[in-house]
Amino acid sequence: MLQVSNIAENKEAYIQALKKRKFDAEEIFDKVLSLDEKRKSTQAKLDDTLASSNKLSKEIGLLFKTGEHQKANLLKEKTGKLKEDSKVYSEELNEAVEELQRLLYTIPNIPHDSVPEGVSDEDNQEIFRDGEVPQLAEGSLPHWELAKKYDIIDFELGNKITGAGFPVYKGKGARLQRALITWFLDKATEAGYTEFQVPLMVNEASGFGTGQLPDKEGQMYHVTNDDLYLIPTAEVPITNMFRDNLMNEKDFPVKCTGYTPCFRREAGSYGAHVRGLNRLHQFDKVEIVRLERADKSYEALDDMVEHIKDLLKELKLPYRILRLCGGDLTFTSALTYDFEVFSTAQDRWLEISSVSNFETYQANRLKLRYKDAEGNKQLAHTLNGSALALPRVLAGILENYQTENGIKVPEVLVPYCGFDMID
RNA sequence: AGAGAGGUGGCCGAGUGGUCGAAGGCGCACGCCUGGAAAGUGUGUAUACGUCACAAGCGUAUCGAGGGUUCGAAUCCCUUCCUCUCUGCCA
Repeated sequence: MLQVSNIAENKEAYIQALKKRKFDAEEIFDKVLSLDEKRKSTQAKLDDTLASSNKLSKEIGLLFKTGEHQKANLLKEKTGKLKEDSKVYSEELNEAVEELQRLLYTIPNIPHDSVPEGVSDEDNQEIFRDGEVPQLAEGSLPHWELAKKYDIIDFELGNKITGAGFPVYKGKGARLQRALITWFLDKATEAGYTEFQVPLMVNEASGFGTGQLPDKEGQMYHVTNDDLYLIPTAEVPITNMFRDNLMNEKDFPVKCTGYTPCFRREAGSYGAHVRGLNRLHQFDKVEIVRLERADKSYEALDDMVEHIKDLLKELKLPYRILRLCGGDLTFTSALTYDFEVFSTAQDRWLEISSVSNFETYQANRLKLRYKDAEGNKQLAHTLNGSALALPRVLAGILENYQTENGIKVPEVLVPYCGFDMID
């Protein structure tokens, strides 16, 4: 959520920047600013009224003490009008505040200067590419065929016990999955991230804190009986651990990691893009989350990108990094890099990580602030990234590592799996 | 799930209708004392909003959250969340 004071100060620049998202902010900014004026003036009126009322109450109290009941009763009558007024003002104030909040929720984050113009994933900028695309033998298979052939993932079984998009991993498939999770966590720990195990369901306040609510309400599974949401990513519980925190400058950087299953309704998705592991309702992911001082967050973002590059390099997967264009940027992000692994057998790129800097956008909702060296309170910057999302990494491994004799296990994972071949 | 108790400032803890944003203690910060330190001692030590220069000062709100009663609520009433104890159930 943007800060009103920032909107007031940078109105024109923000309007221009939001054009990269094809978001026309002019009108809504005007509304925000005038609502904020209304909020302030109403607050002033309310405060004045309450001040008079408080003063009278004190006088009445004193009069009762000294036994001057008649005078006291006279004053009492005067408070009636003040009470009515304050009720009216306080309702006005609440309305203004709520309306303002509602408006602010509809404005996405300001894209970073480096974010390219564009409307769709076609316009994303490739900024880096590495890794060799393997030469696969004739008749190489996509991962869903391989999964069947080697009996390591059972999609049908998932359909039976839950529904589409909830696969069952079996035998070496399950083991490989677990190996990846453990390896990712170990790598994150080595890089200085503290591991967390967090709840898989969150309350409404947490959904609002990181921006899934109200924007992506329909994308989360909602447990209506208890009004809880299944997490779409570990970002939500991990970042919300710091909600309503006033931190100290020296507490930074805060680096957290965690493995969780992620649940997404993926309403409206269909077709070839959802084949096999490409898009699931439940999948596993290791997430890295950072809280940073305002002046350090882009350095941190680069550091996270390097961390993920390192993972892919060690897994020896061919990948590229995209800088997302304005149109493809998620609502809350200022700058996002997507990592994509090339699936040789499917002949397409699969997104396996998304690393973003949210600057103060989440922190403002979370009320996550810190005291800087001068003792001034500032909003922290929040960042997160997948390191990594399992299913498509798994898909990439299965497809790129297939041989006539079976699927080779990437070297770094062999100690974690306890086998070097799926056959 | 049932019965009971309780949620107060960074922490502990007093406060059951009237200058209570809240005693006292601990912690913390700064000063004094000391050769240095400890002890001792003095002062200070919440957040948000409004006014304003994102100063001081002033005003308003906040004693889990939300409503209500009252001229006046940390204190009374209702709703709700959470914690603890006992009982029950259960991985």
